[in-house]
Amino acid sequence: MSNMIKVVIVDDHKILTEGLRGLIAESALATVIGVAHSAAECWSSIGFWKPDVLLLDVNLPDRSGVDLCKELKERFPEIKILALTTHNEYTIVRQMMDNGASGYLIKNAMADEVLAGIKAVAAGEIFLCHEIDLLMKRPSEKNIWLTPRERELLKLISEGLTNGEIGDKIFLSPETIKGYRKNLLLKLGAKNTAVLVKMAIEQKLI
Amino acid sequence: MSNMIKVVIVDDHKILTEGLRGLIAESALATVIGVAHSAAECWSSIGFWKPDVLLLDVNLPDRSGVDLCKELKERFPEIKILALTTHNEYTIVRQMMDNGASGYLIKNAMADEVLAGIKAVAAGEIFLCHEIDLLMKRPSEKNIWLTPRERELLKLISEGLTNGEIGDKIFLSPETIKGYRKNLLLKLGAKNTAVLVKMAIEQKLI
DNA sequence: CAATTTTACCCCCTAAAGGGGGTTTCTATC
DNA sequence: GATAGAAACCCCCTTTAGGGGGTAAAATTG
Repeated sequence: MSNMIKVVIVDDHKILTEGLRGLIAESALATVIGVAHSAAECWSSIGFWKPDVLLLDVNLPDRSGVDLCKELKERFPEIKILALTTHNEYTIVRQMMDNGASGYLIKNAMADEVLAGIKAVAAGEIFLCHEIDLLMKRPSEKNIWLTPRERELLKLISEGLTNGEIGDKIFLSPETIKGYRKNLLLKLGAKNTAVLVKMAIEQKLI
Repeated sequence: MSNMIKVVIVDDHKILTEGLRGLIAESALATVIGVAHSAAECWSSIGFWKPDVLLLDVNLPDRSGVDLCKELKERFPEIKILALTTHNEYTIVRQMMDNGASGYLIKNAMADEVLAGIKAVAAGEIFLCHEIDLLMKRPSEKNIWLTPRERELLKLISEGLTNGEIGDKIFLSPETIKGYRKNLLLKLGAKNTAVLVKMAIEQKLI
């Protein structure tokens, strides 16, 4: 019993956390030593729990799981983070992995993938569930990656600011913003601002 | 045992369906007689299962739960549909209820709300979980409702078509499209097309 | 049947976006 | 030290969107 993997689940969907708890308990591979339904709850207990593996949802009510992942790894680098989300967007996966996650599962994955993931990351390996593994290996034209500046601009464009307003805000020439806008249209293959905003939201680029 | 409520779950998140199955089994109120992970799976077995209550996710991989709800109620009006989703958007809730759903739960609801919901809809009542109940009672300025034509236009605008292109497509004058566009901006309080598209997607208006 | 909403249409004019072509500088990376 | 990418800048010109003002026939709904 003492060599069981200690797991903490951080997800606001209570039904799902209960399902996971049962699923993990049945396996005799790991034991759920704690559950948090928000980032705040997670922070207040994580130091006490000291889990081996943390199952982390990307959509928390109070905080972005992407940011939380980064901060958790900075303070507790020994805890292995296994992302568990509904997103199958390249940008989200890449950001999570860049922020120190050890693995990535989508919520409609099979139960055995959850257990395989926990086992793998606890052993120090990188684990991606099947669907995400395929996604990350796809030709890069379809997996769009923007520079931080481009993401910033895309966010401001999505908020409806004009080139002039953006220029005033971040102290750049409107002509520069225009250049970025053109480049974003080209990079994402968008016809105009409407499509650009749609892609930005759907592909979780902002 | 024979008076237990027969429940079928339609949701592609396998972990969640397993969690729900356990939760319902423990209650002795209802029994899960079937689970489907897609709309197709649901259709192929629903006639055989004949459940009292159907827990239906809005995001299915192969079909919109909103449409599925409507079609299911047309063919099996005696089955009570309880929507179970992550969305807390007015438009989605209203569309589901208009399409014959008897209740609406959000996935981060408490376990007891799921059981209360099943019990209520099986008894022929309308059931909304607490958060959704509050949402539906909010002042109507915040709960935007578009006409079918406006939704159609909003969709085409989001796809990046210009007024001229939309006019050609649905055989209307570009000036008419312009009028709709202005009205949508006014109705949603959007500054320009970028914000309009953002709101359309975020509030699930399209 | 009166009231309201939806759908469809038109004018004028200005602001903003989009398509095309460029340049320079800095900073990684090889 | 060459190469590549990111970041910042500028010109021309055309198309599209947005702000202001309207009208009027259908369709719903009380």
